[in-house]
Amino acid sequence: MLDARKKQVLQAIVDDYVSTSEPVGSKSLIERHNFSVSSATLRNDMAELEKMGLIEKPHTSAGRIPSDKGYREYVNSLMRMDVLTEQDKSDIQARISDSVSQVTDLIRNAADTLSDMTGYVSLALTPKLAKSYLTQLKMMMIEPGKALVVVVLSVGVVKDKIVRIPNFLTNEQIYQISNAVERGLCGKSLDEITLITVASSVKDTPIPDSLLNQILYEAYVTIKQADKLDVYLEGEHKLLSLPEFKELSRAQDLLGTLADDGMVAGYVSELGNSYDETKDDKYLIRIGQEITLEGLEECSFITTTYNVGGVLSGNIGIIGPKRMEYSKVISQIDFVRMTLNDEIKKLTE
Amino acid sequence: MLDARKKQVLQAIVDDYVSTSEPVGSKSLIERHNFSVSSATLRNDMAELEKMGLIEKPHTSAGRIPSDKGYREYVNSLMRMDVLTEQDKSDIQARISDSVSQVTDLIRNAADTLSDMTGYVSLALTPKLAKSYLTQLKMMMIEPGKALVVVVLSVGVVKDKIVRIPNFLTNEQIYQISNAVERGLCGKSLDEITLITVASSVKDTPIPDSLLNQILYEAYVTIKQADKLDVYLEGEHKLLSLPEFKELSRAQDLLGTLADDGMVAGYVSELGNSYDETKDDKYLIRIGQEITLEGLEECSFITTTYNVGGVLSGNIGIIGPKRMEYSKVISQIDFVRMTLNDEIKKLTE
DNA sequence: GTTGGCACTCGAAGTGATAGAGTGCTAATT
DNA sequence: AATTAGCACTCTATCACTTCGAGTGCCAAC
Repeated sequence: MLDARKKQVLQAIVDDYVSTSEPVGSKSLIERHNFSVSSATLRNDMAELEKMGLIEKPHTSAGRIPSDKGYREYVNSLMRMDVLTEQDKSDIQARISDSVSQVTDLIRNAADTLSDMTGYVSLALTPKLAKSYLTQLKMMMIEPGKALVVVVLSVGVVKDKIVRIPNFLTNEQIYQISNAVERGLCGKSLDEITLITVASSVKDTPIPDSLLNQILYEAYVTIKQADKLDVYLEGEHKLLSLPEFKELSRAQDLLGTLADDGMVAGYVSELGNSYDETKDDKYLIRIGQEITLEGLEECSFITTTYNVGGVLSGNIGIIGPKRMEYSKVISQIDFVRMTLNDEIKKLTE
Repeated sequence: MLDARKKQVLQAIVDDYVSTSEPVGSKSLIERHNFSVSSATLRNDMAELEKMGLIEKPHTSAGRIPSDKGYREYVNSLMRMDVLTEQDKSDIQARISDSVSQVTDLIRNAADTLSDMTGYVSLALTPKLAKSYLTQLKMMMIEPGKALVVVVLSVGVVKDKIVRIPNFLTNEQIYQISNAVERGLCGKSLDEITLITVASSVKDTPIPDSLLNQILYEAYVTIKQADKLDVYLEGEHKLLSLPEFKELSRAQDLLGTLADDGMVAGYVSELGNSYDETKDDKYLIRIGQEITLEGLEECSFITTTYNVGGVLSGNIGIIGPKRMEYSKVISQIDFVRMTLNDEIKKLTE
């Protein structure tokens, strides 16, 4: 494995490359760090690190840059954790709790804060609601032929939709249907609710089936639309100022991919399944080629989860260059996550 | 003023520059168009057009490019309108009406379509709701201390919010308050609703003022938040492939400005006030320096309005380079606008 | 295992030289 | 008076060429 000095060398290379974005050579390594050996020795070490696939040369006569594997090694065992200043902490706190009236405001604030602090792209996914259960369902007539369906879920999420109903349904009938459906579905999780459970919830109302079909279908759709994952991406343009994207075509690929919210959301929620529960692994770090989205080969993902109402969790994180101050960013994400969790708790209980 | 040939020359210059993005010279002008005069004559004409400020030279020995004033002249009186193919029309139609369940889906679809067709950035603003009036207001208890407020406006817009209420308020009391507020405010426009009108709506209920204050305030906030303008921007990354933004710094400025949704929304809704009602001016075109947003000096705005429920109007349009196929884009926007209006009508009535 | 030394490599940056597209002006032509 | 041909001039883009410097690998010596 890596002896102590090689570790130091790799660490120094990553640190230097992160801060300068220039390939780092043996000589400048000596200059910037207090190695007690000569540059020739470092050259030997670097040759070995290269053989191990941890660093690489952009071309023959250049310095070295970390490979994906090198970053991985760095992240897993070399970096030192960063500590946020009290000032930073109170700034984050203040920004997240600024003028919120809903959980989504908090999530959005958290993502905005993260993007501004790191200078990278932040992303946030609303929680998967499949496990939340229905607490209330109200239908009310707006005008003949139109009704409003309001669905309230266990974690305080509300969804509404205006739906068409048969013209001749009366206020009273709507009220009956509404109550019946609510009684039938209350306490069921979104997972469990299907067209069949919806239909069976009204089987002993005196309203003819022919009238019910349409409205039950609409109720079902309204409930199901609550399950949609929303994704929020912020700060895409900040990536343009990074040297890795000075070639327009790279930047284009990247922003093109990020523009497809759905794709990013899908990827991140997929990722969500890889959290290793056993070692309470709070972060998921994906580096370079480990990311299977096109155009993100030069990027790293760092995501974590936040909690809503105990049972539900959403994702929040950042997308930045591989060449990232991992320790700083992680500590920022960590604090944002904690603050977000606290604030959500405050808001919902 | 401009004699006929000078008009042709200006038109040809704009057309050529739009399609090639290269300064156009007298010789290539002759080659590409059927002028019955020599290049020397065109040179004289071009010198005059330049004196009039309609075209300009990037440097001494280059061809000419249209100035903002030149584009303006072109747009106002030179360009020929484009006609969409039936294919295009039915594509647009299909995309806009694809899987919609709400007005906002339509608006979003319309903006997405516009961006994809033009290859530029599209933007859409939800209508200003200030003139819409309240048709229903329901409050319902979710659990002790928490209630759901649902506001329905005349055009079928629904807003909801979970609010805190005093713990000991009963279901029955909420119901009374809800009804009283609804009775008091129904039919009032958002403009007219203030904390005072909200408060006076409940003056003859038997519930003590001290309990009412908080919940009335929350109701008021819920109503007012319905008035927020939402802006939707799509396709920012597409601008990166345009030659005018091959210098990264320009692209950065542009995307940086566009990232501030609020700023763009503010600008567009300001613009909205300049539609000239007298000549049923359906489009608003702003070219280059006419735009007062930073970083958009090389861009043009084309916006138009769409209609919701007869009285309300929102904005939709595109942001592209000054060097834009105006006639094509305008005819696309025109058709999108018409289709959007139709579909909204279908959906809401 | 470490070090100094050296030949070698390769990209970045600078320097002319050249070609080409364009202009403005003048004098001749219609 | 408008148009045209011709010509000298200007400016950029590009290509080949050179130089410079940071970095490497390797070898012989410590």
